[in-house]
Amino acid sequence: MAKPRVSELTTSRLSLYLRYLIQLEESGVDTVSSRAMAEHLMLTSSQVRKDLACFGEFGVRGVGYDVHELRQQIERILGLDRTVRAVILGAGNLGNALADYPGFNGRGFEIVALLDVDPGKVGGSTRRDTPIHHLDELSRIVEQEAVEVGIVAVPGEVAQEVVDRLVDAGIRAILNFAPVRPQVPDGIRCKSVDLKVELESLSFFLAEQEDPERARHELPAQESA
Amino acid sequence: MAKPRVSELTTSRLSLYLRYLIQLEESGVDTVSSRAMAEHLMLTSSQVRKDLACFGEFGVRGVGYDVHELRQQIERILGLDRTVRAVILGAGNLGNALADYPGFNGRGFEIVALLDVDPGKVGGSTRRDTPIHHLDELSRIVEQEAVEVGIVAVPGEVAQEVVDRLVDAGIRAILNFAPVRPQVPDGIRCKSVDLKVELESLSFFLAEQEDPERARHELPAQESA
DNA sequence: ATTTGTGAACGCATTCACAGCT
DNA sequence: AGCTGTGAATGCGTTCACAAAT
Repeated sequence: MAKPRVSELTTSRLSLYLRYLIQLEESGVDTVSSRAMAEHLMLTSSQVRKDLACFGEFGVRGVGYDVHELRQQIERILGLDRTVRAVILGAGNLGNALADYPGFNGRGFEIVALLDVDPGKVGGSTRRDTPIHHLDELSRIVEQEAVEVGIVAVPGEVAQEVVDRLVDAGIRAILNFAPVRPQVPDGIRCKSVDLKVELESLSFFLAEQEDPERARHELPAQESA
Repeated sequence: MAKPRVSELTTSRLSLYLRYLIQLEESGVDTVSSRAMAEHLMLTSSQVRKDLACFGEFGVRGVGYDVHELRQQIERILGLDRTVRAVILGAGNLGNALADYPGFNGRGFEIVALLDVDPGKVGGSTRRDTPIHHLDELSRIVEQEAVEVGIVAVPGEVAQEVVDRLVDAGIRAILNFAPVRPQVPDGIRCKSVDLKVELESLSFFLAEQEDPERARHELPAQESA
C-alpha cells in the first residue's frame, strides 16, 4: 500500500473511469460498483479495484464507490482539477482539427494557440478563434500563457526540431502526432500517437484473417517426397 | 518456433521497423543489424530479433538483415503488399484532416470516400478531392470499392451507431477516434485511438511532477509531533 | 569477431480468491 | 448477502545469455 509505482496502463484506465463517472453523475446515479464499471469498459472488477487501490481507499465495502466523490478524486489524481494549457505546433489540417477537437477544449484543457511558420497562416485563427502565431513566438507564449503541454502536428521531417524548441521553451509534456519517435531529455515526457502504425496494425489483422499462413516465412518448398 | 501467437505490441513495432527500413533503403544502405534498428528506435536488439523470429528467419548470423528483403517481408506480413481501401465516417475537422493525412494515402492505403449526413457536406470533397457521400451509401460504396477498413471520426454520441452500420456493411476492421469503446461482434477488430485519454495521461505526469503526493489519498493529517 | 536465433530467467500486469467490512 | 481491498498465483512480454553460423 506504500507507493506502487503507477503504470501508464493504469492512468489510461483512470481516464476511462472518469469519463464513465461523469456520465453516471449526469444521469443522477450516485453509487457504482467495480463490477458495473468493469462491465461498461470490458474489464474485470479486480482490475478496476487494483487501479484505484494505487491511490487510496475510495470505496465502501459492501456498498461500492460514491460517484461524485470518486469523480473528484480521479480528477485530482489526473491533475484535472485545474486547467492545463497547451499549444499546437503546426496549423495544417491535423493541427486545426485538434485545436477544434471538443475533448481538447474545456474539462481541464485549453488550447491557447497554434504555431506555424507559413506566412499565409500566421496571424489567422481557427474556427473556434484560437490564434495562429509564428513559431518564433513559442517561448514568449509559453511563458506568458503558462503553457504546459505541446502538441506536435507537423510533418515528420521537422518534428525533432520542433520538439527541441518545445523543450528549450520549458515544456515538459509533449503529445506527438508526427511519424517519428523524437529524442527528449530525461524528465520530459513525450507521448506519441502514430496514426500510420495503428492503421497498419489493422492491415495485419485483415491479412492474417484472409490467409493465416501469409505471415509465416517458408517458401512453398518442394522438398519432401 | 511453431506459431507463437503474435501480440499487438509486436505488430506495432513491425510498423516501426518497416518505416526505418524504408528510410535505410532510400539512403542506399543494404544491410542492417538488430542492434542498429534497436538503437534507432530505442529498443533492445533482442526485442527486435524476437519480434522478427515470430515470422521466420530473415537474418544471416554474423552479418545481419538484408534491408531490401526484410522490408519486403515485413510489408508482406503486415499485408501492405496490396492496397487497403478505407472510408472515413464523419467529414468534420478530424475526418477531413485524416482524409488528407499523408500516411493514410499511398504506401498500402487509400481513402476512397468520406461519409456524412450533413447536406452541406455531402456532394463535396476534401482538398485532395476525396468525395464526401451520404452515410446511407455506405453499403454500396463498401461493396463497389472493396473497402476493408472504416475510420470513425464522428462525435461520441453516434459512434456506436456508425460502428454498427460498418459491421452491417461487411467491414471487419475499424479504427475509432470517437471517445467511446464501441461494442463489436467477435471476429471484428476495432482499434480505438482516444485522444483525450492521451492528453490526460500527460496531465497526470505534470501533476505528479509538481506534487508527487497529490495522487496519494490521505488527508494532510497532523498526527505526528 | 560479429551477429542471429532461442530457451531460460526475469519483471510487470492481470486475475484469482478470500478476508474484512456494511 | 454484497462489495471492497489485497496477497498469491498466473500469464505475458522483455531481457539475458549463449549456442550456431558466417
